[in-house]
Amino acid sequence: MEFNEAKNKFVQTWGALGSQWGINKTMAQIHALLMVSPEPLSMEDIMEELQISRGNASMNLRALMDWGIIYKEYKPGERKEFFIAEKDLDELAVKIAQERSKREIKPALKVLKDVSTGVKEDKSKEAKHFAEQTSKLYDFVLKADNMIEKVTEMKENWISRLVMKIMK
Amino acid sequence: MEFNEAKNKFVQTWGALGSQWGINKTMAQIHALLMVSPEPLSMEDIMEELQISRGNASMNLRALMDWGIIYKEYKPGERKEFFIAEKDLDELAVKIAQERSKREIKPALKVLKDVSTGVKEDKSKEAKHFAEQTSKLYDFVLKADNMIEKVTEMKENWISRLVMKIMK
DNA sequence: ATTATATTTCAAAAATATTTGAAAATTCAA
DNA sequence: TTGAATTTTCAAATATTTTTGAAATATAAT
Repeated sequence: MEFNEAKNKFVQTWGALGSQWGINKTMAQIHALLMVSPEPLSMEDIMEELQISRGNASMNLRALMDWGIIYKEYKPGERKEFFIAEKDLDELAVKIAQERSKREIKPALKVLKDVSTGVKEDKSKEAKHFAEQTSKLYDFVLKADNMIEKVTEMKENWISRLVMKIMK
Repeated sequence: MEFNEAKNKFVQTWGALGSQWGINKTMAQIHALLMVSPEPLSMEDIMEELQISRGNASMNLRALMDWGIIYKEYKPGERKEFFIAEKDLDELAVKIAQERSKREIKPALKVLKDVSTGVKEDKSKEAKHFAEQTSKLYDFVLKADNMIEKVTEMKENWISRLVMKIMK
């Protein structure tokens, strides 16, 4: 396998994987490209390599920065901005987990709490079962979210290191 | 809040959440509906409640069954098929984790392995960095996948229960 | 202050994904 | 078997998401 072939395969695959996870293809591809690039890349470089428009590149670079998983860099003497990826994978995982928790899990928790406690006066079988199920779901999602938080604190936490070892 | 309002809110929210996670809206809505329904529902019931077509219902019910998170049930004397959701939330989490691992993580691992070890003869800085990064990524994703596996085995495993407790 | 360079914005176009509905296939009671 | 009830399939229609590209905005060197 030639280097460029391998790089391409990696970038494409990462893009496809991203879209399965609700992240758009270009965003995942840009991230993949920056992950394997030893040098910071300019917007031009990225447009060129991925064959995408300026607007597309601009918007997705911003989105990646909002997620906190890529950074801007300035080169002395250069007018352009350059970008690099967070390359510490633990740090990357933490940021992604935090971002998804904030965007997706927290709002879901709010709704679950509202609906599980919000129905008054209705004593029907349906209403009772509904309250029961949604409240269980609330507890469960809350527990899962807490667990993510705990795992993301792992690095500083000796007991979690132990846990990791046990889990192999 | 009235019961039907609450139910509707829940089903809608679950649908929206689903699409953020790469699961289509109807599929997530059907699942939500079955989760909170005390009785098995027929395809007609579901079409009625969610205002969707027969084809849509049929396809998404099948997809949910493929995920192993809903089941068919037959009522004596009834010709129709009825559906119920897996209501044990631990079991649900296990199935979802297994399914995503199978569909998304395993194929990604394969590509990572291929590309991280597949580039021969190229001694350029780029090629070396690429091999390094993708190989780190392979180890990382593999570890994450193993951890998911471990967590899904928790129920029978006393030490993991302890871990859960420690994690609060 | 002017101009050249770089980035962002956003409406329209293109690409993807989902949904519909009617025809085909299946199932089972008579 | 036959045929009514039910489910599945899939091409076409709709809806949603992503991408483009050109104009607007920002930045910085002269």
